[in-house]
Amino acid sequence: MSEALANTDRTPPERISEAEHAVMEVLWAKNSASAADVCDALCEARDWGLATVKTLLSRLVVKNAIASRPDGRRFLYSPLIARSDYVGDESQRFVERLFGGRPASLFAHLAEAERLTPDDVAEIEALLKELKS
Amino acid sequence: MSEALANTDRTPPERISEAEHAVMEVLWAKNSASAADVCDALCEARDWGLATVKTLLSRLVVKNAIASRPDGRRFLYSPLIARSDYVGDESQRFVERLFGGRPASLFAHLAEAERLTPDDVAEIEALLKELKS
DNA sequence: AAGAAATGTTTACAGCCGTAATCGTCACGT
DNA sequence: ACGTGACGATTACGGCTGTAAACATTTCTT
Repeated sequence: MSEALANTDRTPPERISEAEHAVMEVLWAKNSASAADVCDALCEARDWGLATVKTLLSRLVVKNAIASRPDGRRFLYSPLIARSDYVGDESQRFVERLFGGRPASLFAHLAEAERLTPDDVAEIEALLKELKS
Repeated sequence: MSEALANTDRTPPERISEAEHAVMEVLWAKNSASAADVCDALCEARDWGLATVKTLLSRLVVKNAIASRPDGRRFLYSPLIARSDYVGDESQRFVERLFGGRPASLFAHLAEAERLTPDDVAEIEALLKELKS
């Protein structure tokens, strides 16, 4: 699902900042939302004004990360890039930068720093088992 | 090892940028280096001039991430923060931001995106086994 | 001794980021 | 019909980043 028709005009996807990412999460969750909706979801927690949300939304539009379509007097915004793509790219960069591109090193670090709960360990074990099937 | 005497003056450690991080990696590797040394290690690959390295070094000094001590006519720079601390903090932030703080989710993603080589899998398995002993 | 080379320090400057305020417009209530 | 409010668009502005150039000083070289 969700291939064809996407990605015309493809300028290399510009980087999404931290604050912008918070907005993206809301859009990914709701699939489509107005500025006010996004503000409802974030303004309290991040201590933002509606104006800030609007700025971030327009920047995301310029960056071609979301689309805006008119709905009556306001606009509805929806993601143009899939969350899994975004997360994948970021993970890639992250592992690249800090662990020489070796996921195992990341794992080693987490283990050593005791950031893995027994639940995490169990879950990862399960994933590994599944991978080998 | 390496407690006491460190961390006087503790202003909350300012954030290190991407370019600065590259410099840190060199210092972590060499433990102590001059601007020219750092440039030797990076300027070609990143297409930087020596001036750029100097700027980054002074910013790192200001940020209290490295110390500079005179050595004849030049200065030698050395890390004030441990790589493992840095990596730990960054990992924390990253997993927090993109995976709701659940490392297992990160693995799930890497696995699903087929970013885990068989070697990675083997290595992680070995680490897991060790963890459980 | 004088010019060249090496070094740290200061200044620069455009672009991105966080965080808005202001402006122009259009719909809605009264 | 008019004021009020909701909305998007435009403008703002200081801080951080990437990427240096210019400057001052000291030391080698010839």
